[in-house]
Amino acid sequence: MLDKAYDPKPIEAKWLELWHEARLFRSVPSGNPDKFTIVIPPPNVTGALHLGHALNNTLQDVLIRWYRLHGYETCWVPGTDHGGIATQNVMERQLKAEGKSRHELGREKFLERMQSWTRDCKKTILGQLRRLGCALDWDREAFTMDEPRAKAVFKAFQGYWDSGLIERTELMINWCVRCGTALSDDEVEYEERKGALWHIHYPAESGGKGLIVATTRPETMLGDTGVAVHPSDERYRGLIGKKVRLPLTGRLIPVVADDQVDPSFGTGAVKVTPAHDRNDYEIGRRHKLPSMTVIGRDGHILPECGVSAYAGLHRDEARKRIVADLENLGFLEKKEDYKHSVVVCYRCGQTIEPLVSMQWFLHQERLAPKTLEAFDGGRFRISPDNWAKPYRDWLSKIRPWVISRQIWWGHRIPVWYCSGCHGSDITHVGGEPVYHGRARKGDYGIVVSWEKPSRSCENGHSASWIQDGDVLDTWFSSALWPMSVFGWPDGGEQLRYYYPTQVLVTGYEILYLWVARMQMSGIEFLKAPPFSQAIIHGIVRDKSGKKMSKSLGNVIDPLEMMEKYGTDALRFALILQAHPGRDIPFAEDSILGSRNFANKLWNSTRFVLMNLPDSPSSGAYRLESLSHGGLELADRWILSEYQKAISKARDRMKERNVAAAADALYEFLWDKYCDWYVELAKIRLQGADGPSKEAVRAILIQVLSGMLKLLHPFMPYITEELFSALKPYSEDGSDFLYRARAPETAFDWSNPQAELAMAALTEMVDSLRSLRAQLNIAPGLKLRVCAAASGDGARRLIEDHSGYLNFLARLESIEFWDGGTRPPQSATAVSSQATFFVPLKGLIDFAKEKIRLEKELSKCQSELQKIAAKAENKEFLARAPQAEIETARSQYESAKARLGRLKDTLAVLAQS
RNA sequence: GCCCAGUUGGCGCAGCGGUAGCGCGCUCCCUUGACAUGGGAGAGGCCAUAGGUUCGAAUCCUAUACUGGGCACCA
Repeated sequence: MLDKAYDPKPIEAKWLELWHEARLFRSVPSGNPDKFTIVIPPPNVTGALHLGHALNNTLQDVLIRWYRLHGYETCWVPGTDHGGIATQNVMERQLKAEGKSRHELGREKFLERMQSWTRDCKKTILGQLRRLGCALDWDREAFTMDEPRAKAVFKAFQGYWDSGLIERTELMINWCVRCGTALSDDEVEYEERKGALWHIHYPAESGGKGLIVATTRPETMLGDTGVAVHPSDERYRGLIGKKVRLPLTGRLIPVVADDQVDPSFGTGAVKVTPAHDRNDYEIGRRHKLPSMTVIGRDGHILPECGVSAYAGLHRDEARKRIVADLENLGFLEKKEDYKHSVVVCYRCGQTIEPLVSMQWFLHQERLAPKTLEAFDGGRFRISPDNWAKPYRDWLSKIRPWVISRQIWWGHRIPVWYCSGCHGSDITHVGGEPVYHGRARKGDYGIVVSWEKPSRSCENGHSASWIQDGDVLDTWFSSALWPMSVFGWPDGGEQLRYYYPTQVLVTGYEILYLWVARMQMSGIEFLKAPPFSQAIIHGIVRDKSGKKMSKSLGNVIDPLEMMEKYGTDALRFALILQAHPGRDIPFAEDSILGSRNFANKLWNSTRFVLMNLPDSPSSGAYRLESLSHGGLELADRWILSEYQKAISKARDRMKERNVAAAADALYEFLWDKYCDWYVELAKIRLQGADGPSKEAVRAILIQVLSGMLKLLHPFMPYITEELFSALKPYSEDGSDFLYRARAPETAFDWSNPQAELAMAALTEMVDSLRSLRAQLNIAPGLKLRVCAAASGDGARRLIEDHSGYLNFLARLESIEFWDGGTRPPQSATAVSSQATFFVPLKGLIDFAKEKIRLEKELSKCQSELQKIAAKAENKEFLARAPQAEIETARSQYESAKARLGRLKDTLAVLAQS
């Protein structure tokens, strides 16, 4: 027998072990044409999983298990991502705590430490995924930096190189001075910050007035190579083409006219620093201004800046000094407060330094059109579709992607330079040769190779190859994930069977960074989008909508929640709130609700088991063996509701509304099955053995086990446990629910009449219960009541189901009151189809009863008013659809009848 | 600045053309042979504002105001 309350811990541990032993989630290419494959968004190996991961993976698990239940060959591929900068940052923080730096350690030692960290971290993450119940095919575990994935990266790089889509060249990029690397446009964020606008006087060459520029970054003036004004700006017309003198350095720089300048902003004159600002870079190009780099990669002023006093200063320090010097020398006209957005690194939050830099670029602007075409052609969809437009826009104005990173943790760029050919472009940094030049397909002395080339170069230099020192952006390997996990670039059965996959589940924050990149890679190399649908979910936030972060102290640890409330409760709580297109404000309370639901499931199964014979006769409880004729109202009603709930859940799942699907099951189980059917079943279960008792048992078992199957994707552990207890009585002998068949709905149980009849009866019960509560009638006291039905149908309904009413409303008996005077000294429960008189001689406070009825009367009146406004409206009757009119009419009639009876009752009460 | 969401009882959210729903919280009653992680009964909302379409609007349209997000710009 089951315990009184559900205790998740031992049960989760048990099934975890059994699933694992059975290698339950293993998938092999089969003949099944219905495939459902998902590749996991590989978590970065930066630490433990957070609540966002719990949501992401629960959603995937629900889908996988759901499709498996419905007969699909499912495959869910687990894995982790090396995580590039993010992971390297974690390690650097560790080293810093030990008082070391990666440079002291050296590349090789550093990478060894990274490897060992990665091993531990993978173990943690995969263990957490397992604990979460994820039906991942553990035999397929992949890592973005393991050998097969490295091969894929090489192959992709080579492919792009051969098509001329990859080159090493000098362009403006985002440079993070903290992380010491270039970043793509998608790896930076904008942040509103309070700053200042400094107005600086640039005198004319002749020593005349010149002009005043406004800037937020005075320190970059050392690299100014021009000043731009709007061509039609009257104030500066005379200066265009002339030169002004740059304060502090004394350099002469030209004034140019450019449309990009907004004459109404600041002073209408812009200093142009092509090397340190994206716009200035464009202006500089248009006017052939030289580019002068004055801030180095470490964020310090370079000696080449022209003023030795500033050389070596950090950019922030330099700003202070320069502003002070300008002020002292009288060049600073004014400083105003100014709020503007600054570009920051998405990994460390430091202000980005735009730099012109020699980097590797992938010309994804040439890949995007085909991807866009696939999207517009419907070969790939995004759900919910409000992300479709931003996705399109991103693809439409895509720029070259900087793929090189100046870090150590990642796939080393597989390009080799011949030091014989390129000696002049090679310097030694920290004892290692580093290439500084450009590179593209067809250049001599440059090859793409998996290993160090053994042959000599075109010019006959032998064995003098050096490898590029940079590594690839972590997203470069992530972009290949749906291909590489199935063995690409080797073709093979796996790739043929599983590629393309069906869905990808991820958060919107990596839609461009990752989803779009995968689409581009898949279409480029395998001519097919890697998945036909991306399901985008929201971010898990705290209850007030704030992002969870360690610094805010509002983080909820999934593991802790699983310990405290059980894994199923956590999963269900997340799912119930994962409404498509919305973020999830999450509070611990919500897990409590789901924990309670798990307990409800547990106890309803416990109840059913308590009412079954000890030794089941096999197959005795098949639903199919029940005929409509042998069932009573409650049976026909619950089967009808059951069928409705199933089809609703299935529809919602098709729409990818997992929350609504879960809600439909929750509502059915609790509000229909437990609250009404189980209660009514007690009548027969407490009675004598016989066919009727067997029928109610069959329905209790079958409906419950069907629910356990359908809930299994959401709450895998508890359902597995309960199903196994119920299995001896069930027709489905599957060893695990993962292998079970979905509940059949071949037989049509839909029964609107039963639903109507039950609705009438429950309304009667409600009215009686309400009366009892309000008159403080002791719960244990059984009442003898008189009933006046509104018609023959209603009377028959009450007669036939007096057992239901007696049991649910705690009645001793029901007698019919056929006209004549009212039963004396009685309270009255009025519902649409009946009035119940509850004679309680001496027990009723008539004043109280009058108040109660008056209140009900006024409620009923306002209800009637609303319906009457509709049902009596000529326009409505003339134009509304017939079915609508029918409904309104019957609603009107029943409200009117009820009102009439309430009035009669009050009138009688007034006399007594 | 452009675009997209959101604005529904104390809190968090569903509903998205036909008498306002759920969970939590709150009030009262109940340890009745599944479950107090429970049962029963209640209180609480003119569905942001203003117009419009419609027989009928929380639901569709158009503005406005907040809130959040995406994109661009901010010298």
